[in-house]
Amino acid sequence: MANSASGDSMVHRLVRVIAAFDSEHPTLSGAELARRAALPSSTAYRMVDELLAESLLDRDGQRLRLGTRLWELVSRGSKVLGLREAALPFMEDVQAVVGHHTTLGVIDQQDVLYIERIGSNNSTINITRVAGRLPIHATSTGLILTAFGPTEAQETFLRRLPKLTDATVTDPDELRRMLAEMRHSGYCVMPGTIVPESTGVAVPVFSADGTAIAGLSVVIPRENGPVQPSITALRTAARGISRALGWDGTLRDAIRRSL
Amino acid sequence: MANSASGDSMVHRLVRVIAAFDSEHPTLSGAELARRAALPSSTAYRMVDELLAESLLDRDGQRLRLGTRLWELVSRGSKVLGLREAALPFMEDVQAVVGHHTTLGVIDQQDVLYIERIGSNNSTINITRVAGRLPIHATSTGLILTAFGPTEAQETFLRRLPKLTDATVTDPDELRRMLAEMRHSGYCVMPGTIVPESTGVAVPVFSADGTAIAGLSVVIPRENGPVQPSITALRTAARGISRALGWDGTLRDAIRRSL
DNA sequence: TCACATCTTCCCGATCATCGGGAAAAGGTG
DNA sequence: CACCTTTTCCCGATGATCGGGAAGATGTGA
Repeated sequence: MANSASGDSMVHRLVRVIAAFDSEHPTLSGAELARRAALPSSTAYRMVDELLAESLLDRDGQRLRLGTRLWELVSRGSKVLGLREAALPFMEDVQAVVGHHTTLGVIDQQDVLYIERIGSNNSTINITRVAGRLPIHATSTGLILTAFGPTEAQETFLRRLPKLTDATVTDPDELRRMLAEMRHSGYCVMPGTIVPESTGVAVPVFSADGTAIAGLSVVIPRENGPVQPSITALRTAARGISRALGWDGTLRDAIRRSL
Repeated sequence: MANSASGDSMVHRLVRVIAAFDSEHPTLSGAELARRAALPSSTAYRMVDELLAESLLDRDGQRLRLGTRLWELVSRGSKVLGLREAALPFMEDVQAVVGHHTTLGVIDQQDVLYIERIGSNNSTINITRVAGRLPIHATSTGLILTAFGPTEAQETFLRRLPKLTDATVTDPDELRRMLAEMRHSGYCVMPGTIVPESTGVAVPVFSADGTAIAGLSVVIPRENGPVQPSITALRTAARGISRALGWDGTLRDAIRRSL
């Protein structure tokens, strides 16, 4: 009986516990946690004890919160931290010049996961949040990373696309052409599929081994005139980040990789 | 036999696996992971499969790395992300005015854990790193947070101090006086115990409920003249961060809390 | 103050997922 | 081709984990 019904391994249970905490629920009581993680309360309380013992959870009176030590362990080992640190100064440059939201995102599964964002004050509406996700096809970051990504990922993307109802362009051939165009120009301009009034502009960032590891993007108001200045600022910054990551290739090299 | 010798729970094993990855070892092979986590290889490989299934680990050919999804889950639920986001713009202000390393740190266990740092270019030597730790007694951030922390934490700190060989001040009474002084003045100036040539200056940041949740600090060269400008910049920024976090109290309120 | 609801801790026997030795397959190297 | 390391797979034994349930703690409203 130990494992009531479905194939939930210990690890999966743990993920449910961790995922029970989010920005809307930064702290939980034991009972709340049990409910949100769909665990029998006695199991939940036992797990909480184990997690507290390892400092993966912190207890604050009766409330529980994700342990700072967990953040530390994960940050130390994840590539995200290094990427963020390399990118931040250059993102500030972009933000200063363009004056709108500047974001850094990576591909994870079938989404773009945003790992950094700056310039939240008076910019246009922007729904991206750090540690937030958006579908690949809905973002300029997702498209530019697809364009510069491995061929098989491109094909997978094109195959999945027709099923997506809200995609602006659904014709695979048309998209193939667009991706080729992005590889050639080195950027992606995408009039707001998410928020109609804003346009996303993205360029690729390359890691030391030449793979397109992240997308750097700005979100500007649609009626903001030419996008060229944004593109220039982004390309300059992206080159700087790539260099900081140890890349010394050319755009031509990168294109060759993704064909 | 299932659990060979010591009391290593599943959770503890998991921590070892996660901790096996760090900035020096961002990717590991299965065998490397088994060694670093001190696990029998067959156990390690089985765990890797489980973790891959939950995307807590990503596989890149034969190499393994901490999954981006893990970073996402942890970031979403941890208080660190919110703190960082609230603080970053103000930290940039400090960095712009003072022109040296600006760091944000919190207390975890018996250390200061740094959660953000900016200004790495031409500043003085600074050994702090994001997701890095330093002992409380060795940092201005640690001391100011102790001064504004709960009384019992202060006493624990004072009791533990005599054992520390490298502490500049070891007399508990002297330190008690220093902490009181910090509460009164609202800042901590600490001539480099870590790097002799640099001085740390730190002020507290308060969260919505009035607790000193983080320390904001700059590291400046010792012969840099008066520290007053740094203090002023830090206090201004710290108030801004605290306000962004929802705090509307006064320093006097904060002092009352820690007595 | 008491009754009632909810949260938290603790106990315990049954069960089954986990453990790890070991063998064999797959790679890599000289 | 021989040798070594890495990776995958199998399998029986075992004890850690499971969760129901009871009892204690806490809170709430009348």
